[in-house]
Amino acid sequence: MEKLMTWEQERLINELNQGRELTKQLKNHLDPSASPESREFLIQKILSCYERSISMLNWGALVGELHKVDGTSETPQSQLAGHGSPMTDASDKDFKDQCHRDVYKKRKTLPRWTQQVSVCSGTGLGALDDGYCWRKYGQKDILGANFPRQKSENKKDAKKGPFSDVEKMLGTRIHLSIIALAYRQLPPCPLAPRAYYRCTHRNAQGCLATKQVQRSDEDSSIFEITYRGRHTCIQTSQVTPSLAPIRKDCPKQNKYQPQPHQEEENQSCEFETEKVKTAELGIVKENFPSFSFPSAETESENVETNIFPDSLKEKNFLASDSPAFVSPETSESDYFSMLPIQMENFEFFQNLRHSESDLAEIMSARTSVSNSPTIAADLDFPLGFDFDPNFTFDTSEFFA
DNA sequence: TTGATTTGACCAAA
DNA sequence: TTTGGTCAAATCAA
Repeated sequence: MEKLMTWEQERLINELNQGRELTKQLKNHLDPSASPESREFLIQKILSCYERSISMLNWGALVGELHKVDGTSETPQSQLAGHGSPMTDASDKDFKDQCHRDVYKKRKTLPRWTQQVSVCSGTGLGALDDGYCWRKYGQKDILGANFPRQKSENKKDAKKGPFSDVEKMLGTRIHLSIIALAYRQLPPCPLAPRAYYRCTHRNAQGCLATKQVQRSDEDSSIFEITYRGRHTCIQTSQVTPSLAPIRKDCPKQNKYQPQPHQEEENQSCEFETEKVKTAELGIVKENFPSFSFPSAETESENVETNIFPDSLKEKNFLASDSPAFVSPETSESDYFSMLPIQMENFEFFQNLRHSESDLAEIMSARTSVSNSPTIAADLDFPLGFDFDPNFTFDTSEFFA
């Protein structure tokens, strides 16, 4: 307990010191010759420092309240985690109830901001990843949403999902671009639960950051990510996405981290809604690198050759207006935007019939190393189509 | 075996 | 009473 509090205090002091240093830098940049961009950047950094500090203090205040309730010196984190308390079952239950109430109240005061991400835009699914380790703790159908969640026949089926069978049929994992493309081409299907995530380090470090991911009512291809609370935890490697390796301590973490500045921008929008409709076609090339599925077959190699078969080109399947398809020479991640599937024409998608968990399955398969709610890794988002068992995929030439 | 996800149930706020 | 948010047992997966 003592150690944890000290650790938190050290972090708080560090944040405040950093804020002081940044303020000094800002002072130097008040010179008219300094660029406004640098001033803006410093201001953002300073604000972030103080916001993180406040967030830490919020947690500290919660800790204090828990101590009042409990009257022990037990580590609040472990108490919240539900173990380590020497109390009796009855008092333990009371304590947990109190904790629940306190946490609930405290979280309501946490900063909150929303980001919208278009899945069919060039940002790819990586745009939904913020580089933190998240753990899904719940999912809820939201009343009034355009896309209520469909109940599966049973739990087993819901977990397994038809895409598991599809994948078996294919003998490989299906490309995510199919999904992105289908989103653009088909009307929304009734399916869009809200998924709840909390920081993986909540118990260990008391990080109260949470986020919700929900499909937008206005545009089925847009996902609204609502963040609540700032991360007070230490993520082991906050590095540039394009350079970041897969984090060993976070096995399902995306292999990249967000650009620090980018993250600061997102997190500085407290108590307000940030509408970030991600870029459309023209920015595909620029943004796709953020979309990565660090699966074994994709990490190790750089795909330098055009993996599109001529047959697809000839059939004009690689429509220029489809963000899912970009020139393979653009970047490594373009590999993921390729569609390793032969099909006669675009009507393929019209024939697709599937259930709600298809996307989740395929996505989770593709994002097996990602712990962030990249659309479907965790959400049973709908596509509005099912797979026609009659169509055939020929992926051998791509995944030989 | 361990960690993550799913999902029914519970709680608090509206 | 309804609804959103969270918990936790059951289950899955590596």
